[in-house]
Amino acid sequence: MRSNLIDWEHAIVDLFTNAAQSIGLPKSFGQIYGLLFCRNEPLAMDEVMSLLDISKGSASQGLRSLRQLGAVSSVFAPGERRELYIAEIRLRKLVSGFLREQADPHLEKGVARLKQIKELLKNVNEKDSRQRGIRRFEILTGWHRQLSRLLPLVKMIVGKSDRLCTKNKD
Amino acid sequence: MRSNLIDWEHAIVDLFTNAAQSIGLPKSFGQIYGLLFCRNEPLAMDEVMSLLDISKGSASQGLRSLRQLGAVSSVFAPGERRELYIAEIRLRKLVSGFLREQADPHLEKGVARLKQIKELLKNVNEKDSRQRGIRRFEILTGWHRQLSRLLPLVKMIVGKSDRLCTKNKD
DNA sequence: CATTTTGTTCAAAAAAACTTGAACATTATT
DNA sequence: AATAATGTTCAAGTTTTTTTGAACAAAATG
Repeated sequence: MRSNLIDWEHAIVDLFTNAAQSIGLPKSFGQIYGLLFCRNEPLAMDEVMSLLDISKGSASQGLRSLRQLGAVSSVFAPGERRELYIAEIRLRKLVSGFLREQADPHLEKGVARLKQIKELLKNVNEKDSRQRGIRRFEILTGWHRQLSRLLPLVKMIVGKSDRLCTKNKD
Repeated sequence: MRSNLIDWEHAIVDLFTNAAQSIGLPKSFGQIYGLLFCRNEPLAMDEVMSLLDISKGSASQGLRSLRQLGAVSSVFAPGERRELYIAEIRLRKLVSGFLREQADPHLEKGVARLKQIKELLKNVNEKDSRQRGIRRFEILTGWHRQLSRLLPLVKMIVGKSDRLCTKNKD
């Protein structure tokens, strides 16, 4: 497999490829983010395609989703028609974007599911089953509350020392 | 699809099926945990199999992994040759087990990867590339430190009010 | 010790997720 | 307006992951 990247860049792209997969994102997302992370200059989509040897479709969808996640943003360049992309390197932004797009929706859906379970329990006449169901419902409700509180806290904690580590103005 | 479960149990199994998939675990793990979560009495493997209509292989591997994660434990019952399983319902245990098995190993691997990148950077002579690489290495190191601090904190935070929500002795 | 019960393993089948590339849309350039 | 440059979409192909079930091991029972 011929590579268009320097050794250390390749190692970093690899690192992000793995990281992406371990948090449930496609491999190509990690590659793209990793490449942009390595570079000082913004890259256009076709540069991403050829540097990583990935298809147009992957590059397009990857860049879009990464932008959606707040992991990548596009920048303007005078006299340049193509969109140019750079990686977001503030960990806080990455984490909060990820949580916003991946975790928050699940908590939302959780509310609906709990409501549905509550409804189903109304139609249960058998005493034992009913009591058991209500108990489970209470547990799930408690978990939901705890997790709802946890997420904002995580966002804050990661943010706290962010500027010390990345030396970026905000 | 005929079901062996009551409506509300089915809804809860569904909920865990989704939850499992959203954290990158197989669907069957969610089903199994969900079923045990619903029941007061411990269940044997063949009961899990027939109640959920899943194969022997899935049941066996699912129960093993769930035990590994600390999400399920086996209990003794007098005059019973089979192993019987129950669900762990303390959120703290679930979260910390998950982090221990899934997140911690990645942080470990991260150390190795960073070391490798550092090595690669030693062989870079071109000044610009070298400087750029070093900068990226520093950022990654910072992230790694922050994430390493975050995980134990999450475990603590979730644990704090656990007993209030589940009313379980510890 | 043969038999039954219980549980594991793993190769092959099935399902799910990801990637590709050609067709299409859109906007700039000549 | 025709052509070229840029980007999106999505059906089909590829890869990866999960599930299945039959063969195998281990331990209890008669």
